[in-house]
Amino acid sequence: MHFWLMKSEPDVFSVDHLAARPNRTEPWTGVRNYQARNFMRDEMRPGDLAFFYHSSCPEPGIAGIVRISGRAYADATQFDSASEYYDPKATRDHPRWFNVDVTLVRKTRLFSLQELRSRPELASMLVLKRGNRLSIMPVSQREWRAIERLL
DNA sequence: GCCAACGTTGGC
DNA sequence: GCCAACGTTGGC
Repeated sequence: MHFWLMKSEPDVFSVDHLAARPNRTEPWTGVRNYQARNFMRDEMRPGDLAFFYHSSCPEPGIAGIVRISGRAYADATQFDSASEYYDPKATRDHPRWFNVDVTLVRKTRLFSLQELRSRPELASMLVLKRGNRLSIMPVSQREWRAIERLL
């Protein structure tokens, strides 16, 4: 069992969008960074939990908890020439990008980036690292529990 | 809108 | 394989 943090711009896809989906489940498509892809493809397992993090918005921070509901599979948007995530170098035989499905466990209060920074016990979090641009990153069990206690 | 950070691309 | 140029992320 591993813990994660997954970023999404709420203008594009928010925790409320996820709450409105059938079965509160959605494929996490559009990741186009190899390190983030590798986390999904190689390390995420059904049952893992992740914080749903709102980024590039007035109040960045954790807005919900999701469960990884299936193993990674080829991201369909890479094959769709009409999609902004289209990748002409990807083929059905050799897909380049993968996604998992995520299911909303619950919305949380907004646990802001500012508050994350203010907690000494959370100082180790990757999301707080200067220059970090990963959209998917691991969270330690210790960090996870510390945040859950404060939600 | 700015800009630091850093991943990707492509010429060589 | 190097590395400069370029593009993107994301907080502010």
